[in-house]
Amino acid sequence: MTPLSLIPPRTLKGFRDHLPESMLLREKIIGIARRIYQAYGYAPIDTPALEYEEILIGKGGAETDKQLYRFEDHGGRRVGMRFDLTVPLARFAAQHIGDLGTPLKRYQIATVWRGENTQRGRYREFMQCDFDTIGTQSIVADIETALVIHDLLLAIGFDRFTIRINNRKILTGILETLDLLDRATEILRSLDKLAKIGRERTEAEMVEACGVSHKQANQILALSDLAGSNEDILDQVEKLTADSPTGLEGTAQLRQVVSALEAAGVPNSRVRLDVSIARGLDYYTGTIYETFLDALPDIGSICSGGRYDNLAGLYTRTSLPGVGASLGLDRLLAAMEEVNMVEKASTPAEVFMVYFDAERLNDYLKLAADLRAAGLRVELYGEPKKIGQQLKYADRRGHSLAVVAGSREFESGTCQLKNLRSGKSLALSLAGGPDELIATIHKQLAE
RNA sequence: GUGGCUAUAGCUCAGUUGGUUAGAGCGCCGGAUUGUGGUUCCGGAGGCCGGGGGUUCGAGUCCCCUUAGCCACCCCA
Repeated sequence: MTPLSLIPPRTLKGFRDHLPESMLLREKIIGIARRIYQAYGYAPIDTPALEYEEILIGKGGAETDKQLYRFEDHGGRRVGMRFDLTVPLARFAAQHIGDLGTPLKRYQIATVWRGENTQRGRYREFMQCDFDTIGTQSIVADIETALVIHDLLLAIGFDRFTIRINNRKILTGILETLDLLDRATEILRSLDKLAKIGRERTEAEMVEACGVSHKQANQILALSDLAGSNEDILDQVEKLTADSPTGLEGTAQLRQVVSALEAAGVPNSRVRLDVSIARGLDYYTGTIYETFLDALPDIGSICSGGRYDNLAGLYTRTSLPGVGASLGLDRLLAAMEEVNMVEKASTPAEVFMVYFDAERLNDYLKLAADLRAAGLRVELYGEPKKIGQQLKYADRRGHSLAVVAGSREFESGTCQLKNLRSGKSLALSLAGGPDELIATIHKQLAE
């Protein structure tokens, strides 16, 4: 039965399908993130995609309320889809911190939704990989956060990247001395654009949009003029913040983080003090992190975060300070594609098994099962087609090795192991079971 | 949300001032004496020219609407 008119298959604006080739890479990165987070003792949690609307609104400004996907559910409840993982974490902490105790180290890798306009690397459905340490003021958590970012990018395969670090207290201190604290949000927003639009225009915007004087704007922007080694910058910052206890505290914290990172073996080239990064709205109160790929600074920060004084103040009277960061998986993947870090394979199975002799199906199945039992991923071709076609398929899909066996091999109790990269094949005996084959496969994969 | 650009084969794109059966490269499928892929050669399939409406004797080409993508602004928990 053919319908009169077909439904056009299509996806919503900002929502995408993920094909095997890109999905394999996604899952690989997610796996690395899990491994690194767990290596530092962060434990996984998950929260619902849907929350009560009242949980989600109010935390951000009118802008986020506009971007929130919200509707009435079948029971007449006002609900919304989570647009980040921080607000659900806040609610989660308020609800469960009594059971879990502090400090709580958790990570969450999940999809979020924002009804904002799309652009390259910006979608309406995307994935975040958050990790946070909550319930502690200790600077150790700030240091570990940076270490995790560092280890994570390294494990993914990046070599040249820069973690920019700042401390919000420095800026707060300077605004305090200039008596501009009440305009902090607007000023920060302008300051955040510095790298993008340049110093002069930033100054002009500060004067225009925030109503500060040229002199005040210059004093704020003096922070961005600092140059030299991290040590030099810290010394200069200390002078600039000399009149403010808050500013001095921030400077001291920053100094401690930077020296700890060096002691932990993070190369200096990958850590840069950047006292002009402001990171969003007035959410953060201490250390701030932004991570840029040296080859692709334009794509923006791929891993950002910071310290906050009170995560869950909207939901509980328990004060929960913390620090954390988030890897923007989709932006990262876009970057990896751009710098050609994606290896092209659309199969997860390293071993391909040619199904050549239709009479011997059971033998193929048995051999494949033996290999899988040894932890290998094996795809047996589904039809006894011509061997050339099967190898062509294996080649296109990116299998590394092919096991070739026909009546000739079965009769002599052997099989061929063909390396699809080099084209060379080895004849191996199956007389003593699959062990020799398995050992050879492992050896070839290791090369 | 505002503005600009774009939409033609699976992908990247040609397509003259509107004019007959819309092309290329790559990919895909098949073949080159039937047990060995990536190179080469030959052949083949595959297009409501994003969708809808309009102008015209005639629209892939011009106009309007719509959907989607890219860019800028905005914003970025």
